[in-house]
Amino acid sequence: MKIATWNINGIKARLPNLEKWLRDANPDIACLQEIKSVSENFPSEVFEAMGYNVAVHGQKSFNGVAILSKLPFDEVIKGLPGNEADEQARYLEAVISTETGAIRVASIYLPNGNPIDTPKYPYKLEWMEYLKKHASNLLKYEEPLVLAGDYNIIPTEKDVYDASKWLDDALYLPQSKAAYHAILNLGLTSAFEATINKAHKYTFWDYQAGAWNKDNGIRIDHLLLSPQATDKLNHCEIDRYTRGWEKPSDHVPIWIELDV
DNA sequence: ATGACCTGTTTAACAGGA
Repeated sequence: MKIATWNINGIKARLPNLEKWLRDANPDIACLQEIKSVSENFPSEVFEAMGYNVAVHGQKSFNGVAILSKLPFDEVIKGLPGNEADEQARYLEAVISTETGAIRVASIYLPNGNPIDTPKYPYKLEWMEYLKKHASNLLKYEEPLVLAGDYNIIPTEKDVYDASKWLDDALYLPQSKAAYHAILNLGLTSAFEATINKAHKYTFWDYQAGAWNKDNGIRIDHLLLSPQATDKLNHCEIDRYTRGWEKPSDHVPIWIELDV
């Protein structure tokens, strides 16, 4: 089973690229972030025609997450449990039955947190605290679990072209990295680190300043796996080529293959 | 090079992103 995550930066602007990539990559499950659309305007029928079931948690203008799945949803949860007061659409979770049992998948758009001297940074850290609590609860099920999405966290200095430029950034501050590693330390495994684990493999390149041409990227999109999912992990890959397409998202897909 | 973008929205400048 192939499970992918991609911050598409606007469903309306990205629909042709998304359709092309779905046909090329053919994931069983695709977690999407930054759809920037209300749920009612998400073009579910396009994906249904391609054989996907569609779950959407959108809002006007900003944020918004979705999950496409070839297998039907047993359950869909909109919003991060425990953080019901959050008005931003950043979390969607689904349970999907496979031939070998259920798998739980979340599409996560973690807050950016910049600028760090505004309420946006404490909002990010608070959101991560809620995610940690929820992840801790989910791990108790001892089932295959994939927490996939745009974490807006650069985990280490190897995951950025020039760490010195990011020292005061919400994506790379010690507190941000510590909050991310605290979630991992609950017992989750980063699929990238368990497989590719190389320096300077990026998932985002800014639209500005020729970042793509200079390979000035950062690795901020992650798939975190429970032990039961990690046991079935056999491959991880970044679809870097989509960044070179016309009208690209600033993020590219990253995906895993599980033996289920 | 100090420069350099993209998306959505009350369609004209903003807000927000990373």
